[in-house]
Amino acid sequence: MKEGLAQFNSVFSIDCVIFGFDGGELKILLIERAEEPFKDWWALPGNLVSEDQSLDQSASSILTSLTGLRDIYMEQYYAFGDPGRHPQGRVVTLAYYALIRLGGEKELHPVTSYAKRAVWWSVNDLPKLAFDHKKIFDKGLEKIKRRIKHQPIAFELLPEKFTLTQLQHVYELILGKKLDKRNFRKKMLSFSVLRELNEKQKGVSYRAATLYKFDRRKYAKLFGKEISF
Amino acid sequence: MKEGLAQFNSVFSIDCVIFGFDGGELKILLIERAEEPFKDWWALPGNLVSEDQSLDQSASSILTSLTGLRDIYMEQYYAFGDPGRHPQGRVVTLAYYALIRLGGEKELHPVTSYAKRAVWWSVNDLPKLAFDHKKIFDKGLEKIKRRIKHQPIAFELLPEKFTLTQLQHVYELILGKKLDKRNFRKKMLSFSVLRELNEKQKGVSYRAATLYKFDRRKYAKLFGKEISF
DNA sequence: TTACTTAGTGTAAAAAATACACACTATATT
DNA sequence: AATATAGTGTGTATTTTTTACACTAAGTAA
Repeated sequence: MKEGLAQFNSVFSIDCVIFGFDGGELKILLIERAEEPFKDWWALPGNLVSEDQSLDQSASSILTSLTGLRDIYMEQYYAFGDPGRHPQGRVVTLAYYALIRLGGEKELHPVTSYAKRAVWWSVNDLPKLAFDHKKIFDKGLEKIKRRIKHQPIAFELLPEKFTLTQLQHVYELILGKKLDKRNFRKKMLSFSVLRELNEKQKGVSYRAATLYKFDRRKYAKLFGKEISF
Repeated sequence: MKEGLAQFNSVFSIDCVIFGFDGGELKILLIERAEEPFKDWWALPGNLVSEDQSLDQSASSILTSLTGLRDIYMEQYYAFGDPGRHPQGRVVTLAYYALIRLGGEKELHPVTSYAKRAVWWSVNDLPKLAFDHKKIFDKGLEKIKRRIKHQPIAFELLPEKFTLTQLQHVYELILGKKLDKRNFRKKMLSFSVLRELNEKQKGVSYRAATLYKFDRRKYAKLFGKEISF
């Protein structure tokens, strides 16, 4: 990318806002750049798109190379292409967001050559970001705020089995406001996309809550009808 | 574009789904291709993105070159980049939709070299489209269906002054279903984004309806609060 | 056994969405 | 002048959805 920007008609990349939730805060995964431009700055993980990969594949492989995870929920949401957004020439970038469940204490593998390391940062306490990545992040957060109201994406941030209180926390974090417990449960259960398990939370020092699973099959049946979480 | 695809890292274009409304049907503007590939096929108007233009500017200039219109409502909505979507190599395209008011009997100027002519087609009766343009169109229609429910984009398809019935028609066309007249009016007026004019429709052979204007100022004040049309 | 912490539950009031029909008015036709 | 025609403009009752609100039950820790 560095050597020959000028010869390309256009340079096209993908950047990812990878959201993670560990039960406490909403986080995103940033890499520390090993190369100019913006050496030593924090940036969204990204890459140029190779000839033979689809856009979605390309985004997935960025994610896999950093986290080792596969089959992650990702969605493209906006293309950024102001001339001047990249100091070395015209680079159009397509932004994706991804949602993953943290807490598995996964090792991060920044195997990409341009990154020194990858670290989870709380979205409420981000460092200064390279390029226009702050703008890209802001738009991404805005998009998932909108999305979570109509699509069941909160589940992607939680483990397979979760409690209703955990689910509510995710909504509260993303929407940025408190919700009423009773009303939240009533509404959530009314969609019939949750399956109650015969199982309780473990390892808590208080009354254990019932675990639930998101039922993709039931959800698929609903699809088409617009849902408002 | 034809000569040297292979030498580019990636080729990046913009395609536009230009929606128009003439009081009757919802239409889109298609061009008949003058060149291979897909010579003589109908296609969405599009172009490669030049080095120094922003993406939005680039989309605007496609629209201006065809219609002569400026300051049109446009919005990017999705990037299509499957390897294989273009027979001559990897071309990533960013899709925009635009909404314009027809009826001014504007001449169409297909000044782009690759188009023989440009013609408005009813969305219910489209010809076979080149490349993956059918897919691009489908997604565009889906997007404005979603959008019209939450953002005041219907106005973009109507003249400055319009009747409530005309406005209702636009909603019915895009949403693909009949709406109740009294409920529609009640709801629409409740948003207080319309200004009633001291003016009546002209040239109709029946009772003339009151004309309204969309009040962008009032709308701007509402913004932030989510609206549901 | 007691203190502590979170789980889990129902109801009433307010707001929003829906279903529904007829008289009025401007024009065109005879 | 009378009449036909076509769309305008309006209100209410019912149902559904949303909101506001507080206490008891269950399990753990000391």
